[in-house]
Amino acid sequence: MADEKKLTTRAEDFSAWYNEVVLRAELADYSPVRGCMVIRPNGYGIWERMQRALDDMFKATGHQNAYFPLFIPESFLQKEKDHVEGFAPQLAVVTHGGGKKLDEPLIVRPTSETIIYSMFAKWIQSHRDLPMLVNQWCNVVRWEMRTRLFLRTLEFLWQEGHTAHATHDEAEEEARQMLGIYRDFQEGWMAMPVVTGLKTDSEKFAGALRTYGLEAMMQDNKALQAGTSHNLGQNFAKAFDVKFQSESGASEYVWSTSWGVSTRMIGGLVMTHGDDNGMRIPPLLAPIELVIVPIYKTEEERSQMLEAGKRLVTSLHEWERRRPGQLRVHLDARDGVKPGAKYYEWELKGIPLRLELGPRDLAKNQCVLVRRDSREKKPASLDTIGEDVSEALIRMQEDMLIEARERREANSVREPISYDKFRQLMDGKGGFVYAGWCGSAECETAVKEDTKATIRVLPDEEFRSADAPTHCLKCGKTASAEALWAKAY
RNA sequence: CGGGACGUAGCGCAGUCCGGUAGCGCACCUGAAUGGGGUUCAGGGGGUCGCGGGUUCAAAUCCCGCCGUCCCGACCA
Repeated sequence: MADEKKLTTRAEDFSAWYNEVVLRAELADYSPVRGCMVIRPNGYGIWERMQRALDDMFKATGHQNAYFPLFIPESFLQKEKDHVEGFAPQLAVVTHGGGKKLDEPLIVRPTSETIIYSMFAKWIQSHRDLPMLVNQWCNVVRWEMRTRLFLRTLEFLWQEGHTAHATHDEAEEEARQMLGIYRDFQEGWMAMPVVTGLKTDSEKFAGALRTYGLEAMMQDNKALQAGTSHNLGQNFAKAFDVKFQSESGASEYVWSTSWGVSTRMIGGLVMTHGDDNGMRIPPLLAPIELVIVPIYKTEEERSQMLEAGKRLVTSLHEWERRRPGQLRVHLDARDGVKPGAKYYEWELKGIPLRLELGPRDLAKNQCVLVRRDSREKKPASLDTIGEDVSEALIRMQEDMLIEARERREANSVREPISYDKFRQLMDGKGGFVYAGWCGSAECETAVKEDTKATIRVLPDEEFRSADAPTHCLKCGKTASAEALWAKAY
């Protein structure tokens, strides 16, 4: 660990604070390869929890996992014009194999639409083969110019769902459904509130008809795109000749969707919930929910506390067996590390609950329970500890979402705002601004040049203001939509 | 690719201006005491000073070239 005891406050420099937390909480590390990231066991444990929760949601909505190749023939990408144009600048290309120059270069997948549709073309013949609902967990490579741990690395882990449907409306419904599932996950599991909505053309996925996105607000008031869901229309179906015979016997192109979320969400978790003591992990995603720290002086006390600690672990497991899942509890039995040092370490790593157990407690058949989010300490009886732990974890999960939502609302502007005021705001503390947009790409670009802010989404109905804005933020002409403007990662 | 800063032990840095035996803090190892919010003491290991060339009796230090990292732009989940 670095020598500084305290983390840099994020008020001074949020980026430096973020890097410190990610490195010191042992979520990730820099790799010998520029722009690539090593995800350490602590960070990967969170990713595994995310994967499991999402995978269950995908399965519950009829999706199945599959796996497609890492390498994509260059010609595949060129079949969809917008797609290749969108991704060309950030492709990693393999030109040699087996010591020889390849006849056709292979692209390391930046996303798998092309290779998957080439297979869909073989697999789909009849309307009875539809809908085809697949998902894959994999890594992808995008050669970014500037990288940042979790948020933008050359290689990252993600999940990409790909579906094919008989009609436009079914595909649209699927794209919307998956957006809803992402929202449920991000709010319910990550305690990270999001605004959902439609992306404008400038931020649309290369080759999509429509792109929907989820935007979360980080603690520096910048937006983080937390996931996307695309209605691809028939663009890829036409490029890869994915056709089916309909009930009426006609040959038709399928309508498809794709959607994904990545390890970027771990970065979002840090920037949503972290504080000056390090990481705070919402209980549902914490690899360890409760850590027991024994306190002792003598060797005799030490063995007593460890014994009591082990009994506690067992009784907590038994308690949880009456409920779904099993409590993820760790007894920190390390000798030679003082309790105080252990407290700081587990707080830095964001473990939701700490249970302190010492001779004085044991004599009174109690312990001290400490919540990571509020650092609130309170004594708890060992007889009812299971209930207290469950209760605290549930409350903490709820409180973290409430806290994040309140912070977001406090930094959102819904009142009409002049362009000058808007520029000042974006130049200063930033935030989410809900304001009108005339629908022209020119205004969007001009605002980006002036302020670095962009339209994150055209928010879905429930996020729109009670009084719809009437004029465009930039040009003042009649607004065709309400837009969420913000600076973004 | 443009503008700026930096590269010395695992991490963070001093030393560079003004050339003369490679330093500090943390981490690590050993031992003892300590233990309810980041323990203390003692001892110890660890370095081609980013790489290459030049100047010099002598280079971490001066000169030239290259490489790399970070920050600010262009690119982006």
